[in-house]
Amino acid sequence: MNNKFFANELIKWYEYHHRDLPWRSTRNAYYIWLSEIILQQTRIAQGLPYYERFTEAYPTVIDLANAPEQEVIRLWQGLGYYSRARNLHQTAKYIVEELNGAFPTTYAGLLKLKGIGPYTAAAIASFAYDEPVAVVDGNVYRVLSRVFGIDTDITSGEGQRQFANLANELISREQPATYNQAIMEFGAVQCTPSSPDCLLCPVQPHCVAFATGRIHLLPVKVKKTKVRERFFNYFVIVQNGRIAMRQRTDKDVWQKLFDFYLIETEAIVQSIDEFIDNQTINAIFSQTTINPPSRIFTHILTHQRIQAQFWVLEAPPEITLNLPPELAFLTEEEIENVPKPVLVTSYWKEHFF
DNA sequence: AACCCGGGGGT
DNA sequence: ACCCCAGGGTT
Repeated sequence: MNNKFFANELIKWYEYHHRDLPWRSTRNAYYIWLSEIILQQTRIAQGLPYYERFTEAYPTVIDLANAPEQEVIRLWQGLGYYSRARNLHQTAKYIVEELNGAFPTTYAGLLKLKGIGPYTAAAIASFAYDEPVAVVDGNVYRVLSRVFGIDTDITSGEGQRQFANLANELISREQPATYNQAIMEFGAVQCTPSSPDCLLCPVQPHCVAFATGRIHLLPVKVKKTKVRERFFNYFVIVQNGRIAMRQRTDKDVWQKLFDFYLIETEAIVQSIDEFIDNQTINAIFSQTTINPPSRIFTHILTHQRIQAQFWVLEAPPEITLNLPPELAFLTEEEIENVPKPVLVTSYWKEHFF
C-alpha cells in the first residue's frame, strides 16, 4: 500500500463519517489551541462543554490573558490535569505581552510555548496554517500500529520516533489539515481500542494486524500501573458561618485548587485520638466542638486511590483560633466561586447544599 | 528514561 | 478491575 493510497482512503472515509465539531470550522489559531489543550487526554464528550465555556468567557486570547488565574482554573474545574489551565493562562499572557497577541505560525515556533508539545504544535500548525506536519496522538498510534503491524512499545522513545517518522511520511502534502483530522477521527470512530469495525474498514485489505489476527494485541503499550493508596483526613473548621480553606501549593495533585485543613495518614483512622501527636490539630480540637466524621469518600485518580474522611469542627463565634497561616475563612459564596477538586466539591454538595 | 499530573466513560 | 482518552512538564 503506498502512502498516497493510505492518505486518500482516510480522507475519503473522513468526508463521509466525521463528526461536526466547533473547532473544525475555524482557522483561528486561538480557538484551535484552546480546543487542543482542553482535549489533551480528554474525551470529546467531556471536553466539549468546557470548550463552549472558554470561548464564551474568553472570545480572544487577550480576554484570556487579562483574566485572573484563579478564575481560569475555576472554569477548568472538573476537567483535571490542572497544569493545562495554568500553562494555558501563562501562555496567553506571553502571547499578548511578548508576541503582540499573535500566535507563532510554525510548528517549531509553537513548540516553544508552555503547554504545547509535539502533538499540539502539529495540530495547530496544520489546522491553522496548513503546515504538513503529522499529529501523533493515541488514535494515530493505534491506527498505524495496526495497519502497519508495528509492535514497538508506544511509550518508549524509540516507539515515539518510529511512529512520528512514519506519520510524517504518510501525511498528505496537499491536504495536511484534513489528513490529520481524518486519521484521528478514524481512530476514534472506526479503529477503536476494543472491537474496531474491521468489516467496514477501507484499509482492511492492507491491514497487517487484521491479516495476522493481532488487532487486539496492538498497539503495544508497556503498562506501569503503580497506584498509590492515600488517606486524607480533612478538618472543616467552621466559625461565624465561614469555613477555613487553603490554596494547595505543594508538588502534589490539585496545585492552586482549594481544600480544607488536611492531615494525611498511612491508613484510615479509627478515632481522632490518632491525631494526638499533632499539636496543631490538637490546639484546634481544644477550641472547637468536634462532630462525628463523614462517610469515607473514595476518589480514584489515574495514579492514586484516595480515601477521604471529613470532620466538621465548630468554633464559638468570639474566640481567636490558633490556625496555620495558610488557612483563611471563606464565606459559602466565596467557596462556591473558588476552584476545588472534585473530591472537595462532592463533599461540599453532600454536606452544605 | 522515569515519574507525575484528573476525571470520566467503556468493557 | 482495567483500559483509554486530540499529552506535556519535571526530574
